[in-house]
Amino acid sequence: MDYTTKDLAELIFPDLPYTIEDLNRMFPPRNLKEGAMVTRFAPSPTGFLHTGSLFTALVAQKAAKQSGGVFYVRLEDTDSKREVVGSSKELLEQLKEFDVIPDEGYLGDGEKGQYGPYQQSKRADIYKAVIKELIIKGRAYPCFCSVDDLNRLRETQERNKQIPGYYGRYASCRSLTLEQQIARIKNGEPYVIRFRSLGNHNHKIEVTDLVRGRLFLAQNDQDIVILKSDGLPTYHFAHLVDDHFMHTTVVSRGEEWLSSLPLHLELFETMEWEPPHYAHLPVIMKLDNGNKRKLSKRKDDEAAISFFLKDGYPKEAIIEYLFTIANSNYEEWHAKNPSLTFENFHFTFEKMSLDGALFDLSKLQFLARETMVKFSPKEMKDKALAYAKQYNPELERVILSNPNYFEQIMAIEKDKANPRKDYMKYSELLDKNRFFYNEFFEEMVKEAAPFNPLFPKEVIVSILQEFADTLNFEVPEQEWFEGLKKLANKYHFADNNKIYKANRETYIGHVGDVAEMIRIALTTSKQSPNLYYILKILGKEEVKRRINLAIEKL
RNA sequence: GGCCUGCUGGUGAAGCGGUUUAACACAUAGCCCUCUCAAGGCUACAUACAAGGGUUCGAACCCCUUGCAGGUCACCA
Repeated sequence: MDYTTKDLAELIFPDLPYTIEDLNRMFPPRNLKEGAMVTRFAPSPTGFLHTGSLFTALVAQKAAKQSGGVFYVRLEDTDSKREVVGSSKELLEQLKEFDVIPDEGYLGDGEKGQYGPYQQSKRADIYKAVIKELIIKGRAYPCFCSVDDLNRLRETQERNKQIPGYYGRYASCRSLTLEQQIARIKNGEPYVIRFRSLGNHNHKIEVTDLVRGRLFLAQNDQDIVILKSDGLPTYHFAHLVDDHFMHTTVVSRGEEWLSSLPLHLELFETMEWEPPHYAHLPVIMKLDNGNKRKLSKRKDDEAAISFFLKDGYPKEAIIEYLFTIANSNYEEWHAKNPSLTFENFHFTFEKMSLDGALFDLSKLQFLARETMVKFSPKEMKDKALAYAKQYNPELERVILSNPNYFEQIMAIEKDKANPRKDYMKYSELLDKNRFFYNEFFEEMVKEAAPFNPLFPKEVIVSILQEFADTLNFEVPEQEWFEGLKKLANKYHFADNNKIYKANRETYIGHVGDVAEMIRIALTTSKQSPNLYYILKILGKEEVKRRINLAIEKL
């Protein structure tokens, strides 16, 4: 009997709900203006949101937004073995924390858009419709080789120093006759569908990558699996079908995909579909024992973006940092336009660096300080509260106990030309300000006060006593400080360190030493923010109480 | 190992054949300022263009070789 490829195709896919023509009608071209980019973020739900993934998502969204295009999310959940339940939803939630909100696609709970479904596991019939066409064209065929067969093949090839893989004369199933194929399928033998490549590994093709420019790569000649035995497609094939029907114009993805680009191009060519533009992004690296390597999910805490969130870094700083890696001119631009954000910046793929940047924590920390200093006291309180609700119940309780008081603490020196930059993460907020709260202060004050042993106790007591008695901070800071100097003078402390150093016989210290005594009495520590502000926030009564407490202890 | 990509100071990087004695930012160190700590200002980081060959009047920029690093070679994405 004479079989045709059509018979084969019908045998494998007897009842498909639609044909390619149907699909083309179902997913018409998008109506977008010239130059608008359609980009996507296509994660697989295998765990948490990787720092590198956030980076690519941010870039894809930015490219779409600034061009007036569409950014969508597609779930690449074709590997049921590696899937981590619940992670896809979590992924979208974390994305949202960074303002990466898709215009369409998979949303974590449901989806929106005209080009769905946006979960690959729900698109099986779409892939099959395309594969059916490929089989009819003779460009796809069933392969009955077992995993063991393939392993043996690879071992042989490696032993003989041949390029490993299923291609050319090693692709045994590609030369099976239609009769044989049909008979074995009818016989119930398990199989996968492979693409029949017409490429030649010795021929080079020229490709253009948006970030890397012109490249010459070897043609693909591998008959890769396009449909796995579980009926789901492999990445390569899903990429072809989805990015075609979803009308993606720019595929941005990690550079690990560069080497499969010739394959993807051959796939598009075979279907006579116009391929998208490609942008292969550098991967974020880490220095490990002097060697650069990819941030690893298993080894590196910072590979999970949630690590930074938990630690309390503001998301604005993380985005900021990722953008400095994405486009090196971003930092300079931002320095010139401090009031603008990355949303106003014009990003280009061409300006991306080609090799993966080392993740630089101290740079992130620097940016985090810069970011947090710009928050108003109210923003600081709101953001800290949002953080605390999720990660730090103690901080939450403290803020909620008196939100206004917390804002006052956050306002310290905010009105100055050079405001303090002492916070880089929300998690520091409590520890640096515990002394403001009596519940903690009562505990802290039980420790020995670190007064300078150089000064006699009686002197310290007298100074503190007089300070409390003449307490007046209802005047401008400068005036208040002048008063402090007078007090210092009275007890033979110089106006400043310089005078003291020049006249060690006349003075026993300088005003800084006096300030330290007060600071210790008020905060139990030698270091604290500006004293004047502390006095104001604590209030007269509390200041007096704390000073008396200190005197008693002395 | 084959193939691909890359290699400017500790980190991120400007640079695109001659105004470069190689920007800028982070980090580090010192000084100044200062009520402490931060912040800020100034200075420094002694040979940073992977190495060696070319091409050229002239090279970080072009070519070749070597080295190193990363990626990739799955019914994973």
